[in-house]
Amino acid sequence: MIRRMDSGFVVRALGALAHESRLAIFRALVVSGPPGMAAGRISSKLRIAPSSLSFHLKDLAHAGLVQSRQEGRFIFYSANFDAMNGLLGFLTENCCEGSACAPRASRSTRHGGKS
Amino acid sequence: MIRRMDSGFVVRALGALAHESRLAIFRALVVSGPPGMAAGRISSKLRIAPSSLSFHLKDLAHAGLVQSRQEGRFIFYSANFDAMNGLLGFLTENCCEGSACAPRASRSTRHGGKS
DNA sequence: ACTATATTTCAATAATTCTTGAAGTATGGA
DNA sequence: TCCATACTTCAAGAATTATTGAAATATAGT
Repeated sequence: MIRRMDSGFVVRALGALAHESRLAIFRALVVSGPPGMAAGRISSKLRIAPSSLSFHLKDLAHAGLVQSRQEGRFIFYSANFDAMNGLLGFLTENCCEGSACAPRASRSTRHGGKS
Repeated sequence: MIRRMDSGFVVRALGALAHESRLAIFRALVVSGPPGMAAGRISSKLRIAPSSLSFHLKDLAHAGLVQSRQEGRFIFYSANFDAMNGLLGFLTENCCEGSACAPRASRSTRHGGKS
């Protein structure tokens, strides 16, 4: 499911990560790998009130950065590595081509239309 | 001058980029390279009201993602590639280590299937 | 000094996001 | 069924962020 990298998705994903709690949640999910972590465990581990956590997880999920699966009474959340990879690719290509950022990669002179 | 990559900076930088106008501004500055662009030119090019633009540029500057220099009556803004590089490095290292994300070494040399 | 240009700051408002207790939904076990 | 656990949604206020006209600041040229 290769997600088209329009600026709408990028803005949403950046916004989702642009919050102390959500960045911490995402980092914890990255560390926990594909199996992910149950919501309750994230809540106790990061000391975030359940309802706040739910709010933030919903935001991350809506941005496409995390996904969930139910397992018994638990809901496991896990990082969407493809989405993060896509975001990083976009930032590298679109926000880093002018100078030292990219190691001498595409010097694309074509910037047709806004996405 | 190497900036410490604490989550405070990261959250601020992500937040600065997490807005349609600011992302567009930053992308334009990246394309314009080290010389950057005068505020008025950004304003007319992106159709952003001067006072709004000022507000957003201040946010980007405060996040360390852009810098300004005065040249006569004009104020030129330019992207801070080091900061962007640092942000990308943080994201790659801290938010992508669990699975398929970037192979670190060859990141950004080529990304198949952009928009 | 005066005028025009370039940009920022102010101020008031509008819009969005965050937080959390309480109530609601869902699952599993006795 | 009843109860406990796991998690989400609701609601309403608090906090933050965004927008923009008008006023202010700064530089350049005359």
